[in-house]
Amino acid sequence: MMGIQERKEREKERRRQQIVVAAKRVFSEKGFNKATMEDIAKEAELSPGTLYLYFKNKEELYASLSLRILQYLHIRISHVINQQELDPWQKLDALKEVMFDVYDFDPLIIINMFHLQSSETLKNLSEDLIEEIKTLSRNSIGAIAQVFEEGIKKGLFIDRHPVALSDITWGIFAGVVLWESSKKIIDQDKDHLKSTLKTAYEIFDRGIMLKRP
Amino acid sequence: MMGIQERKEREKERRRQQIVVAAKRVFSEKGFNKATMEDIAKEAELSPGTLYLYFKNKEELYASLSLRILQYLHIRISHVINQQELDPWQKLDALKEVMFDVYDFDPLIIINMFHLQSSETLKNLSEDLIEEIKTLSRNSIGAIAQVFEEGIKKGLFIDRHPVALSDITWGIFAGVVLWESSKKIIDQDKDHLKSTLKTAYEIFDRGIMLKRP
Amino acid sequence: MMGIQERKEREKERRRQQIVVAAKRVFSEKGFNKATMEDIAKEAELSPGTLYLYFKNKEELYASLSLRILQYLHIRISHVINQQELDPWQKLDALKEVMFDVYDFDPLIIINMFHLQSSETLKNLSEDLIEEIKTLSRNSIGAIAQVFEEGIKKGLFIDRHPVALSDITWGIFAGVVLWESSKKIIDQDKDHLKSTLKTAYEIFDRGIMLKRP
Amino acid sequence: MMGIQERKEREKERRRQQIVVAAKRVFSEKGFNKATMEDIAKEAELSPGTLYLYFKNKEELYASLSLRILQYLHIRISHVINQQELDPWQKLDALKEVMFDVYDFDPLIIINMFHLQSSETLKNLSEDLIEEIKTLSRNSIGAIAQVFEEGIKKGLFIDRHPVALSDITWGIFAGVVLWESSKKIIDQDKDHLKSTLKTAYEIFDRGIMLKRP
DNA sequence: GATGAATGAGTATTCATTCAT
DNA sequence: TATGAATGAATACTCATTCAT
Repeated sequence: MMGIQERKEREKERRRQQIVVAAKRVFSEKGFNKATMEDIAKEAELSPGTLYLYFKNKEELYASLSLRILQYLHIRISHVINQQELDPWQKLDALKEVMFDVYDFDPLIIINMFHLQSSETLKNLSEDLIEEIKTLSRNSIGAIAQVFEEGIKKGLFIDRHPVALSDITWGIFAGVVLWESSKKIIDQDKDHLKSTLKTAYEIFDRGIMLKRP
Repeated sequence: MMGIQERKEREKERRRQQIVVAAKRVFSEKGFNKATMEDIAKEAELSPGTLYLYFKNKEELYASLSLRILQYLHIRISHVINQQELDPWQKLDALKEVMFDVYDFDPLIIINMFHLQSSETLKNLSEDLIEEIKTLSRNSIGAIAQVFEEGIKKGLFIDRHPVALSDITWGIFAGVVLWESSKKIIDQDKDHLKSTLKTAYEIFDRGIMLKRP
Repeated sequence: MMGIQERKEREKERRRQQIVVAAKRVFSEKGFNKATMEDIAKEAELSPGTLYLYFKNKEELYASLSLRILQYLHIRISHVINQQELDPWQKLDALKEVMFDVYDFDPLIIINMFHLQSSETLKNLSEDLIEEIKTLSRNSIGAIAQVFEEGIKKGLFIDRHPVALSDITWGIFAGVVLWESSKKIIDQDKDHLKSTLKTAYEIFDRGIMLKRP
Repeated sequence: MMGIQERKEREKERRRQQIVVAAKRVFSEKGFNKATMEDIAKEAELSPGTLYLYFKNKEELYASLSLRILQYLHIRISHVINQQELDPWQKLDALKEVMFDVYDFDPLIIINMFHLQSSETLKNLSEDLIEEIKTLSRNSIGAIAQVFEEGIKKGLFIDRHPVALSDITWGIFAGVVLWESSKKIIDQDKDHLKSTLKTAYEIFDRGIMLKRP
């Protein structure tokens, strides 16, 4: 049975999600600066004041979008890591699949991560939020690194620093995603993100397979 | 001898550069939104009104930074392409060198390119400027593609679509740069951008060297 | 024995006092504008909504502080007036003592009285409250005037209008209190309010003692 | 002949005055909190933004009203002090006259001085402004004290501390003014400020005339 | 061309007040 | 009665842009 306390807690969380969903829609349509708190409130069918009951300010609302996707990413990555039956190559494939899924779940991920860079942004976030974002980032990149570590230990990958490989995995993803969407707007090309990324990762795989530099 | 017309033209161009240089400094320090036109005017030792004699608006001034770097990139890439004495592998190495140089010349390049994505931004630019940016982008990516085309034709690279390889080259660059600067803030790590990129490109090279998919 | 009605009444009054005490603390610390109803609710360990069960609005809550002090002042002054055994000079001394006590009881008294002046404030008060404040003010000043009337009748004071003397008594008090607190901030001097006021009243006494204008 | 620099300076000063005059009107009608910057801008027939070219913020605009009146007060008091031909009693009379004039010039004087007390207010003022207000206050009260000093030295006034007497002079003024205007609103009485003050000062004079306490 | 004073539209945020529970 | 989440009107302040000089 659900206590009254618990029901309230749930209601509150639902409201938060309602705001986050609306914020995501508005931010992704208009970008951080053109999006107004009123836009978001309207989209969430709430009043502007209510947003401030759940988020300290606009920056923190925006940052919480990153937090949400990072949490999802972390869960998914952890799941892959913990599948004992997979060998490093299979895990690598699974990780790439995760990145596609995460991208499908929220194509803004790269943009959000990028927005977080701004030191002006960081100034307006609460210590707790910054800490959580840092931790999630570190853990995710650490988890990817584990896969490479295992691959190197088992003699399947050449002996490069696992963290560097982890960074490159992410970097290729981020770069290609950004580059593709950039071209989408400038050239009005059709989306061939997935095939480009697939090619990129194939090449990457072949490169790390070789034992000697 | 220089006509009076020409001298005026030159004077005008000098003034434009003066503004662009100031803008770059201010934008790179404060970011697009926190930077004010007055900040830039002060940095350029001009009055705010004067900026509008040279640039339609703030967005266009910002976009012109991208234009400038794209022009530089294009010149450098063309130079590599036209060196008949280099084989595709050497050209590929030269291209990577170019990208480092461009990054050194203006580390904001990725951020600028990224800012251009925003459709809100594009709305505020003049047709001409958009067209020029598109053309430069297309030509640069096309030039890089030429190298891959040549490499494939000569049987040195595996037979993938040259444009795809070109995109990947750029994507790796953009992605790693962004990821590195992102981590710089989140983890306070020291900059190991260059070595990470070097590793990424080594792996990429090895991958495209192989004939078999 | 206490009826259920009466007990309720008492409970209600206790709650009112609880709010008034909290309000006094918060208003005196932050001033009328910076103090929020939520601050006061927290201080009173009640919810914001509850405040509105006891007070029409923020202005009325604030005004009720004045009312409270005016009630106290009136009781104290009446007590002095009714002491038949005191002569006018003794009553005058007793009145000054009362004013010190009232100031000790609530140093904000002058500021509260002053805030009431604002016609914007008056607009937000209920008719009843305004009436009560007016009556108490009139009665207090009237009571003080009685002392002067008696003194004049008995030939102890020069024959000035008792109400004027009453006003001056109050005015000296208010003025010196305000001036002292004003200087406290501007000059960071230590508080010598009491001695200044004592001197002022000595001079005042000597002045009204003289028969000849 | 007037330089272009000087003309600009004058124009600027005129604009400041235009704003100050409008601000005084609006503040005195609505009080500090109900008055909006837009109200003031409208009254000054300027745009809201323009106010901020001349005053840092609302508080500073309000405080500058006090500054203006303090400057006027200081000039007037200094003038009295420097009239060598007047004896202390005449100077005292002249000082009281000055206070009436100052009150006529700007009846908000007491309220402004009072508003300055708030430490919240002080936080928002620039160092320079605070310093100037402090200096003017100190000098004015000091100048009044000189009169008493002279009176005491010449054996005309009883030997009390001149600063205390100075404070009382001001305190009586402030108190009676406040009390009168307070009554004006509450009792709708007709204005007898001047006669009350005259009586108060007569009594005061008689008190300080006596040699022995 | 250059200036810089003036503009005024635009917005994040606050907080007194309400009302469903 | 008491609650406290939700409201939404209200407003100080900013800054890109203009235009008279």
